[in-house]
This record gives sequence, structure tokens and C-alpha cells, in this order.
Amino acid sequence: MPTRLSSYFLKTLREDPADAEVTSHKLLVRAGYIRRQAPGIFAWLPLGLRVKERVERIIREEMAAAGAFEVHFPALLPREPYEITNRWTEYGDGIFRLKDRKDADYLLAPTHEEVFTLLVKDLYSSYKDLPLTIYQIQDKYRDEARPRAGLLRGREFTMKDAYSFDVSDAGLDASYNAQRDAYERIFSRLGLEYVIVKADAGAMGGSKSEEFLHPTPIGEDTFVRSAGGYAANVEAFTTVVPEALPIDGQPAAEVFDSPNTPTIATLVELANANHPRSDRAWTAADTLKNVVLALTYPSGERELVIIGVPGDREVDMKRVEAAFSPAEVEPATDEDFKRNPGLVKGYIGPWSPAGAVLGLESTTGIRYLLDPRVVEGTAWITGANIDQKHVFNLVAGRDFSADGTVEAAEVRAGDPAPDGSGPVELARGMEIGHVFQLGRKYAEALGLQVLDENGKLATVTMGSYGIGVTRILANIAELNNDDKGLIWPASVAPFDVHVVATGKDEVAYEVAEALCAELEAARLDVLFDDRAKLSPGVKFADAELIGVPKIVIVGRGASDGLVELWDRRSGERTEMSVADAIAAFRG
RNA sequence: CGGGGCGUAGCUCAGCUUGGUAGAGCGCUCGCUUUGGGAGCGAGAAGUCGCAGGUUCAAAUCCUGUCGCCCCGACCA
Repeated sequence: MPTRLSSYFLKTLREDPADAEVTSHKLLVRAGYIRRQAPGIFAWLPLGLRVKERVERIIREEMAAAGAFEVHFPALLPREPYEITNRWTEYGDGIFRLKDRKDADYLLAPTHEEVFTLLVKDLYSSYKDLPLTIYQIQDKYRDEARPRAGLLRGREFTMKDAYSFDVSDAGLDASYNAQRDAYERIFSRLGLEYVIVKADAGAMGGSKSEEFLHPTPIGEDTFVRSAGGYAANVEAFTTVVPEALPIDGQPAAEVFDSPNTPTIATLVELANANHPRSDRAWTAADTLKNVVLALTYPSGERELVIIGVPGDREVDMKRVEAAFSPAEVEPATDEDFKRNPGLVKGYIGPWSPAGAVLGLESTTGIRYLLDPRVVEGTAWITGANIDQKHVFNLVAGRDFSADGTVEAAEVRAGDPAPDGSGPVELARGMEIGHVFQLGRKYAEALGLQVLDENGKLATVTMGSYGIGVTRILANIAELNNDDKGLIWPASVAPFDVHVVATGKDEVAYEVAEALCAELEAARLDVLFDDRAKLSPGVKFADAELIGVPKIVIVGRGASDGLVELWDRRSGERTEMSVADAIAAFRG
């Protein structure tokens, strides 16, 4: 039986909801797919459920093809497993916590690594049982500081999360690649463009991590890519190290007076005015900016570190956070400066007439890390560690050295890709999938070991693989619409055909009824607009809003056995016989 | 947490500056007409103007506080 609109649970809205900003949110609410319950939390209506199920079906098919088994965990979990891995604490305000009647702590799971690990530990003891990949499609809960954009960043969202278990690193690679391949097939079938970017793996201690980003202006992640195929998260981008320059023959360093130079621009201006260079003017790129940061480690230990970057580049806090993770990073405070009188605020540099205050021969004991571009033989204008004095022609490797390098400077369009594939551009993307080699972190913490072929206990190595189901759905909606409404790709459309009966002639309804029966017999999901006493304009507008890609209009030609095939995407309407219409869908 | 905007009928909004009977369009109910692009006419139902205090003869409107929502940022996989 077709789904009849006259009695379906559906109300479309004529106007955009006031609380929606992005297209997918507006249209999904207007067309009756979802309703908001609380910030970032939505109810799913029949149409929405159908699309969600279709997205999930594609994922299930590809998971099965990749040899993964579906399981299902509760969203409501006890505190203990997360306590063992320290994530109860690490997640901070990011998780929903609650207590039962006995005052015991529970949480709504933000992700399920712990319980999957424990499940395998429960049941498996031998290497012969591995490899294993299991997954679930489950609602996740994260108490986001700012949910936004409807389904695109919710506090409740549906995720497919898979976990692989292997004895060997090679096995993990294979499991990882199987999931990665499955993701490529899934996104291709969904018609979602994606780029695979190297992701920062530091935070979770894993060895390898890649994100699937869907390029879109409303994306929240900035990534870089080159025409030659390089793609990376900004945090994971590595700077191309230039060739070292000869030190011999470079002029000696000179200290100069530099009062009132609060910015790099004023410093450059003053240097050009008072100490011009013969071959070319000084620019911001000739200056070395030294920034003092305070790192706070999870242990509570606090460490100052100074990073030096070319003056024409800002320090990118996201990159810095990634570089020093899991430490928290903040700018040094006035207190910090007071405790370190060797640091002259505004005039910090890796050198001093009185002896090095920064770098390897540091007298301050503060680590000094440099941007990779500051290679041996490069000359810089930088602070002299004396109030109101800077120094120029300060040569790396001759006049100063550092304790290492750090990826802290911002990435800019035009920077060379590290793999030599050309200059990069910056683009916005939204994370729709993430594959991650976790390694043995969780297995170690939770004691997941199996006997190997030598009868010795071996700690299992794991991967975790996530796809944001509801986010994918929103991205598809974001991509497939026009000013009239949604236009679903056939692979995820809530119905295969939308039959609209219209006109005052009873025959139209009879012909439409028969047509629906034929289409159903051909195993198509049919939505039948059988609403009588409703003007045609309303039905057409609803059909366009709902967005089933194939529409059949049964109206004025019905008594002659003619119907119109209406392609929602192209807008094209073709009149044909009922038999031809059926044949078109069968073919 | 910082910045901005908004809370009035089921929905989208006007009214607030300058205090004086609570409004429109859509939706909903009933009747008649209408049926290829969100129909017409007529008759209706429907709101503690977010909440609390204050000023005033009188508060949707002015003042104070508070709660909530949306957006930008911070944060976040």
C-alpha cells in the first residue's frame, strides 16, 4: 500500500522557522522531517526517519562488505569504564552526567571505546579470534558549548562508530584500511564530495588518523589542500624546511635603539628609517617574533615556553594547542614575566650581549622553540633582551640556537605543500568521518589481552572509526535543494516516487490509485498525494518542498490515460501513457 | 565564558520611540463556491504580551532583575 498523504503524519510549513539559519535546518523543519526539542536536540518525524534509515542502510551494507558486525550498546553507561581511561575527567563539561537513585554516577556516552574494549575482553582470549571489527549505529551525547546549524552540530546525534581489534600492527593497518575503503564507498554512494586529510593524532596518542572532510563554506574546520593532491588539517600541516644558508660573510649582528615599537610594523618602519639595508628594504618577514606561552599539563605542572616565528605570521593557537597537546596553552601572564626578569617584555630575543637568555645556552631555563623556517644562516631582526633595543643581522646557527622547532605559525595560502605537490589553498570543510588508529592505549588501560601463538599474553591494538549519520543527512540536504525545497538523491530519498493526483475529475484519483499499485508491485516506495479538495498549487508546492526526486502528476490527461513524469531536479515534465510511466520506473 | 540580536495566537511577525479596549498574514473550525501553481466569500475558535519585582490612576510599551532562544567568537571530534 502506498503511503497516503491524506492520512500521513506530516505538516509542512509555509515559512522558514525563526530559529533556523542554515538551509538544511530551515528545509528539514519546513518540509516536516524534524522538530526541535531543545538546543541541538531534535525529534524525527516519519519523513526524516525514512531518510535516516536509508543513509543507515548504505552504511550497514558497506560495513557488512568490510566484514564488520553490528552490535548495539546503551547510550546510558556507568562511570567506571570512563574513570579507568580518565575520560570521565578529561571530557569535562562535554558530557551529560547523571545519577541513579543510589547516587551512582552515569553518563550519556559521547563515544564508546571503553565498552567495546570491555566487551571483547569479556568474550575473547585468543589471537585466533582476531581480527575483529564491530560497530553500532547509535545516538551520541555531547554537551556542546554551542550547538548550531540544526543537525550539523547537535548535542544528540547519530553516529556509526566501529572499533577494530588486532594482535599486530600490520593487522591494525589492514583493519584501518578496510574501514577507510568502506568510508570512500559510503560517501561515493551518498554523493558527498570528500577530501581525506591527515589529522592531528597527538591528543589521543594514536599513530595514525585521517578525517573525511566535506568541503563546504559552512564547514567548521579549516583545511589546506594543493592542486597536486595534498590535503591536511591545519593542525597537521608541516612546514617545508628551506635550505640552510652559508654563515660565512654575513655581516655582524648590531644592536640598535628601538623605542616605541609596540608592533612588528613599527619596528620594520624604524629599521628602514635608521638602519636601511643596501639591497632591499626590511620587511616583517625579516623579523623574528618571540611569544611566551604557558603550558599546563594534565598533571597540573606548568611550564613556560618561548616560540619564535617570522614576524609576518601570526601564531595559530589551534596549531599550538595541537603541538603541545595534551597540555593546555595560554599566553604568559604578567606574573610569569615578573618571575623571569631575564625576559624583557616587548624586546624578547634569542640573544643578548650578556649571554644567551633563550635557546640551548639559556640562562633562563625556558625552552625555546623555533618555526622550521628559521634555519641555519638566516638573519633576523629581533629583540635584544634590553628595554627599547632590538638587534639586526642576528644569524641562526652563529648568534643563536634553539631547543627545537615547533609548528606554531599560521598556514597561509601559497605555502608549499610538504609533499612537494605545489602551493596550498585554505578551504572550509565539515568533518563527516574520522578513521583513527588508537593503538594499545585503551586495551592497556582496560586490560584487553589475548594469548598469542607462542602462548604469551599480547595486548590488543585497536582502531576506531566514526561517521556522523545525522550530520551526513544534513550535509546532503545542504547540498541538494533549490528555492522551492529539498531535492534528495535517489539513494536516500524518503520515497522512490511521489504520485500527485489532482483536478476535480474522479478519474484522476482512480488512475493514480492504479498507478500506485503497479509501482508498489515493482517494489518501489510510493508516496501518494491523494488529498481531495486541495488546490493543485498546494500539492505541487508540497511535492517540491518534500523533495522526492521523481514525481508523477495524474491530472487533466488522466481520462486519456496520460500522466506527467516530473523530474524534481531539472524541473522537466514529460507527458506519457501510464504504461510508459510504469516502464520508466521499472527500467 | 565574551560580544550582538530576539522573546506578543499553532507558525511568521507588527504594535513598544510618545503608557490608555491585544493586532495582521498564514494555519485551524463551520457553511457555500472553487480544482494544473500555496483558491474566493461569509461566520468563528484561539494569546497570563517569557517570568518576577518596581514606577503609574493605568504597563506588551518605562525601570530593575531573571530565565530562555538564535547568531559571532572562545571551546569542542
